[in-house]
Amino acid sequence: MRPKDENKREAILNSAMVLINTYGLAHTSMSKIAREAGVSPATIYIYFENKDHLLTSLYVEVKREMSHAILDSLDDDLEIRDAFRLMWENLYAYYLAYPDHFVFAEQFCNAPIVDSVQQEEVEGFFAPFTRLIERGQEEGVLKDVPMDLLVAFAFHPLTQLAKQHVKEGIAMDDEGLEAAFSCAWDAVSRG
Amino acid sequence: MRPKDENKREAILNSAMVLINTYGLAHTSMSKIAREAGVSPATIYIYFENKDHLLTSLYVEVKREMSHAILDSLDDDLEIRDAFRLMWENLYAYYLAYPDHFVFAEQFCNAPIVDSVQQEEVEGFFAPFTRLIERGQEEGVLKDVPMDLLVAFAFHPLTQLAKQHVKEGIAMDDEGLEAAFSCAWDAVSRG
Amino acid sequence: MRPKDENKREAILNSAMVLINTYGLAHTSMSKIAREAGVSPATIYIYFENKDHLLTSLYVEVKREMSHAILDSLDDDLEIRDAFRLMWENLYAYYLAYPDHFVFAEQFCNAPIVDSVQQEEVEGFFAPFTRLIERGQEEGVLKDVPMDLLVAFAFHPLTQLAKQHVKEGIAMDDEGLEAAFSCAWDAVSRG
Amino acid sequence: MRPKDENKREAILNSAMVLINTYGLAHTSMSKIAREAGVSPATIYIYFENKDHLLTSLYVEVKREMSHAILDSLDDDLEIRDAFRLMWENLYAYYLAYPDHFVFAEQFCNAPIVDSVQQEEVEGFFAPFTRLIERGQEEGVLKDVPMDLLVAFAFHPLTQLAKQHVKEGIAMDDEGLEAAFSCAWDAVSRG
DNA sequence: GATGAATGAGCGTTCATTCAT
DNA sequence: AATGAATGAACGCTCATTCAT
Repeated sequence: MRPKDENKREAILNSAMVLINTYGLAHTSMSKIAREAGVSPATIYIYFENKDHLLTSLYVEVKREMSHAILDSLDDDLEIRDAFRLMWENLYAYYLAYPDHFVFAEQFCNAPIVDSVQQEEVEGFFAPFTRLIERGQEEGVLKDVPMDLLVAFAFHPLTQLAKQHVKEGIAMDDEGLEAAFSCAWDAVSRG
Repeated sequence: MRPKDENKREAILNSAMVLINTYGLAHTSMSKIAREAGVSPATIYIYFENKDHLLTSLYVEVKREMSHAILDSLDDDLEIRDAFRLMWENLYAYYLAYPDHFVFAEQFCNAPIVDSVQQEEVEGFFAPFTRLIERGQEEGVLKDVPMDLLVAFAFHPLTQLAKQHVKEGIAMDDEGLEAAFSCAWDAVSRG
Repeated sequence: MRPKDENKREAILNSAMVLINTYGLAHTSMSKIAREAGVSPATIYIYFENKDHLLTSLYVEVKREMSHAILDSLDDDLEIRDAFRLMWENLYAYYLAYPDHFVFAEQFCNAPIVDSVQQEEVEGFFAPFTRLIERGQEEGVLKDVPMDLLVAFAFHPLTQLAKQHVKEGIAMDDEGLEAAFSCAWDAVSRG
Repeated sequence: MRPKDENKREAILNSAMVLINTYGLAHTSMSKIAREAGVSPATIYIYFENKDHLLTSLYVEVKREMSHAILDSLDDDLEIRDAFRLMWENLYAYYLAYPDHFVFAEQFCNAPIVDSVQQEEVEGFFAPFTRLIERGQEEGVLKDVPMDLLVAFAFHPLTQLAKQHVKEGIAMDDEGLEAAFSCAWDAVSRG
């Protein structure tokens, strides 16, 4: 009995992502994923219980990687503004480096299948960010408004911009990023 | 011969939207749409060339209605800030009134099927908004940064908030809306 | 109440023939026939009870015309050989003039649907030919072998040749026809 | 994994042939073929790319078997007339033994779907027959007329007779065959 | 008489999944 | 562990036919 081949698992996940990004969730079948990954359809079921589990795993892993890329460099000693700035740059860099991850996540999280269990798991990945905001509010640096409001302004516009830029194959330069960040900071910071 | 029954067309479009919002694009078949709409599968093809056309029509019509709801009340005599505020309120009201439209549009526009032709058509609906921003920049009220940046900050956080609120079945009160709007305005306006 | 429009009936029959010859029986639907004929699908059912009747009528009419073209010029005073020769030429001329009729008939008569009733009706059209053969045998000009044998040799090779020539877009000249006829005559005539 | 089951392939081909001969090309669906063959509709697509390929394969294989039955016993040392006679008998025996093959081939080759590529492949199977005719012409035994003429007279009447006899459930005895052959030989031989 | 709308049944094909090796 | 064969159910769509005007 051979051990499970981690490369094969990766190949399956990656093929699924590529196909979904190219043809859409509705046009991506298990057979096509298998063919793209160079394995038998039956093999997929060795690594994943079924199609739902495969997709969910993919989503969770992508989000986990995304959170690491953004938050790992975070340091409690940083000033709020610098921390924000750092995350903002990390995030945009991640989008440019792994557009596939990002495009997939955006497509997947808007589908109603995503059950609340893993949605919570995914949100857990971003807990450090939540704590940062709380600290910012305590320090009086951030506006005293509901948390979800700050989250929405801090990151969603950037996501939207990245989505466009990925689609159109363009990227912001340092100046553009600076301008974008200052919009975001004005939105969330206390005057 | 019988005339085409416009109610039937509406029923089909609406059934498609409901099913897609409930079970996802990938799990919504023509037969299911037909059953939900109370017509034969074949009948759908009298009103729509194929599944793709049906979904695309739905998307375009939803976006058209959305743009009307937001922009119709717009008036060139309004000050920029008031115009922004009006649209902002219109949009949130629309989300609360037609959560289905909004949830569907978010899911659909993230799928890779959407071809660029109708994407442009849809963007055309929002041209008055683009003009408003230009006027704001000329008047020196809005930041002098690229247009897409302002668009991203002006509306995307609200969309994100609405998405959450629709999912969680909650709504912002006037105070919340006020707070949210002031974040947005700080983001785009010239201090 | 308008009278039935004979042109419409003809248009339907002709459209059916063209489509069947082009795409085959299996790919020719009532809707397509209607579209090609410039009428509504429902209109076809005014002129023909159903698809089967339409096709059968077409076949019978084609065969009737074919028999007229071949046999009308026949004259009991002609010598057997001359009568044969005449029919042979009429038949080949008919193939060249109405390849559609001929291609359709060949396709249709090989399908198992053709029921024996109209097969007999069709065979009746060619009764004069049968009588000619009988006369030939009585006069001792034709071989004293079963009738169906003589029929097979008298006409089937020509049909086969015509089929090829229609497909390949070529035609026999007088010399070729002469050669072909002499083969046929040698086959059926008594030394 | 299971190896491909050659019996299954045969069963599918045979079921297709039986159904087509019974109900016609137009009324033979993949589901019916599957049911008749005792397999799932999906299984057919393991053995054949699509319906067209299935039917074409069936036609080509039938024609290949037919050519073997007729030509395998051929020997270059035989005199032309004896060779002709042998083939003639082989062919009629084949019709009686495998009326299905023969009925199917006749129906299929008259449908317009048959593309020229496989038509050429099929014609290749009968090359030895073509060579026999050429030899006969060189030896001065056969008439000096175009090849296709001789082919038409040598075999087509027999095909026609066999078709009738299969339909009517009768068969020629030795005497009938003798008479038929002598008609054919008179048609093609040089006095 | 003539029509386009309407339909349930069926089309050719692919699906997610399991079987047998 | 890994496979290609195998499947019943479902897919998107079209069929022959009838309905309502």
